[in-house]
Amino acid sequence: MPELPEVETIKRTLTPCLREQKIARVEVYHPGVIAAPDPETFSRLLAGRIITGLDRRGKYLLVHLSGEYCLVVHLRMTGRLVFTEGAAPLAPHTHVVFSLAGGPSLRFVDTRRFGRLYLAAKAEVETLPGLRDLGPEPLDPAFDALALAAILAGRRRPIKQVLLDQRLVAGIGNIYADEMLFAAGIDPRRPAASLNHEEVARLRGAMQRVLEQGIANRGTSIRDYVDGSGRQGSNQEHLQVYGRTGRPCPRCGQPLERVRLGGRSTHFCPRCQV
DNA sequence: ATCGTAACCTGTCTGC
DNA sequence: TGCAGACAGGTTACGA
Repeated sequence: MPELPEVETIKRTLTPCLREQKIARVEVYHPGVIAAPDPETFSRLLAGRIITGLDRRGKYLLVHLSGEYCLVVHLRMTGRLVFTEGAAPLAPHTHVVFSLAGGPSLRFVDTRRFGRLYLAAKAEVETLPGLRDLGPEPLDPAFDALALAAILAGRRRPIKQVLLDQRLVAGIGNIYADEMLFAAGIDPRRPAASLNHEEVARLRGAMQRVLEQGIANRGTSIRDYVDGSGRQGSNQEHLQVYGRTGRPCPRCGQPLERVRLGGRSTHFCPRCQV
């Protein structure tokens, strides 16, 4: 679930809690969530390191560590990364606990266990499977209409599927893809290359507005998402189309529709989105 | 390059 | 009430 705005919110809420903190020890309760290296090496290499800062790349969270190491986290659907003061009991589905010097801990909780943690040397982070081929950041000032046009050029796949392809643009998931296409008034099924200049410019603006609104609202909490302090976001109260099949379009009143596109539920207004 | 599908998991909701 | 089946915000691998 966590898309760009959620991961960005987690980064912002965790940063003041984790910066300059020392990892005392690491307990792995479910080895399957550690992608690399093997869980024993993972714990051993982390112990004693200082957290120097956090970054986000697409839906990946990067925890920078002393000694030129980096903890890379992808939360996939139901993963949570929560800072906990003191010795609160472990929530169900807690798979990894990073105990910090002085008592608090960072906990990785994931019902479906799709999330993955990597420990890598800083230099090798860019070569990790998902990160290696990651597309540009949509909130980067360099991501202008021209950059988007270059990505869409020649692609016959539906525009929504292009937005969801992490190799083409980083960080967009199913919720925000539907919302930005509604904001831009573009039918999600349109071939990407069929958008004219004006539509590309509109879409680029909608992408940035929708993502920035998601961040301003501290993420969308439909089911599992909470930020680094365990708090829900409020962007679910501002969704225009996602999960609102059959309800009136907020712009024209026409009932919103749902179709399946590339295996994903897709919500849109059949009148406003052309 | 692009497509659909299955796989990875558990929880929740719907309909019978 | 019980149970089967569908569905869920993500990614990867596979065959066509």
